Amino acid sequence: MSSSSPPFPSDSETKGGPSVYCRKEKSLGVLCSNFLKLYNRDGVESIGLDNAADQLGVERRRIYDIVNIFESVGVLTRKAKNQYTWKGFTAIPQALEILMKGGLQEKFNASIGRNVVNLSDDNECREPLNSKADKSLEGSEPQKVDGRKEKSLGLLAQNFVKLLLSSNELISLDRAASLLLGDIRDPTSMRTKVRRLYDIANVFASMNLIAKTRHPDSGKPAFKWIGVQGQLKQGSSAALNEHESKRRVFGSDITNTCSKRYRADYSLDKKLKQTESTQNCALHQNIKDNGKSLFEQHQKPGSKDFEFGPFKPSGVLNMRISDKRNVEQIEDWDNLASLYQPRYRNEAMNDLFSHYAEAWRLWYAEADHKEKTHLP
DNA sequence: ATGTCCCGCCACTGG
DNA sequence: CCAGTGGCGGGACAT
Repeated sequence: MSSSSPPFPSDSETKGGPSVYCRKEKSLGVLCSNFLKLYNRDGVESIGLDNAADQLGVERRRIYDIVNIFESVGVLTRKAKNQYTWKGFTAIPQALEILMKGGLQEKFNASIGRNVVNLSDDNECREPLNSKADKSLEGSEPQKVDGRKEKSLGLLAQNFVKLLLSSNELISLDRAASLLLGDIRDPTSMRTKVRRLYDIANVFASMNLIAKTRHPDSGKPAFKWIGVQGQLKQGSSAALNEHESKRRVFGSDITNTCSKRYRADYSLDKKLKQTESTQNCALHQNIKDNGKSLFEQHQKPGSKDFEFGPFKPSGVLNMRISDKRNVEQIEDWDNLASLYQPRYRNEAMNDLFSHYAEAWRLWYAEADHKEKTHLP
């Protein structure tokens, strides 16, 4: 098979030593960035998995990981076998809205045939896979057998997002894992779940949807939702990167069609890092503009380590926060929240959601208020 | 030692 | 049966 080729070719970064295997270079996060560079641009609408794997020089299996996670937030939608449609970051807000609505009523039934909440909106979109979807597991059947779908990366990613969106504080992967696991205290399950969360967190982080920090107290790594602002700001992160490293279309590898190339040279990485930080600065600035300081009030006094503006539930992204419509929206969400009692398997999840739904509502309302009084 | 998480085996699935 | 998918966890790298 083709897999006979070396996992990591020769060296090219610093022709000094024998191919230094760097785990980082192989991370899902990097792959995600590369994927974005490759497809997150004008003119791209269809993505073939084979092509992707080939272009990115990774195993097909990895593409599935990326694609599933992307799909979980609407950046991609599956068109057909081997074929995905690129939606871009602009599709995220709406996807999140749908996600959160579904999140409140929660879970299996509501959705389609695929393992994740159907994010394809009614917005003129064609949704082929939606049709024959609801064959089974409708009603209250939590879908017993094996629960393969229940464990899919995509669903997990969505639930992780819900957690982050519903919470205004840092969440460690351990905590997320146990929350998402429910009663299952099995350490093995925990380990596995956490592994998956690492995967997800890495790509979300690389998409700038979430950020990793340290928990003020425990000092343990934890994640926080940053929001979509950063992406929408100028189209997308990749677009931003491109801004700086325009002349060379991302490395000498991506563009060349040699099927089995793994090189991810450092110069390239450097460039990426560089643009990344630039991007983060912009993001920060942007967030500060929008979020003002109100977020700080919701942070522990000691957590100056990190301050992000409040995320704005989807719709808001497209309209001024001070827009009248927002209020309606808030009420709408409120209704949703009370209408659909969160029905998570485990109480922890249940409680958490009730709690956060409320917190969120307040926060949101306050943000709206603050914004008004702040703006001239 | 503990935290991350890459890698690819192999069970499922849809056709 | 086959090709496409993708759960899962061993164990290699990072800290």
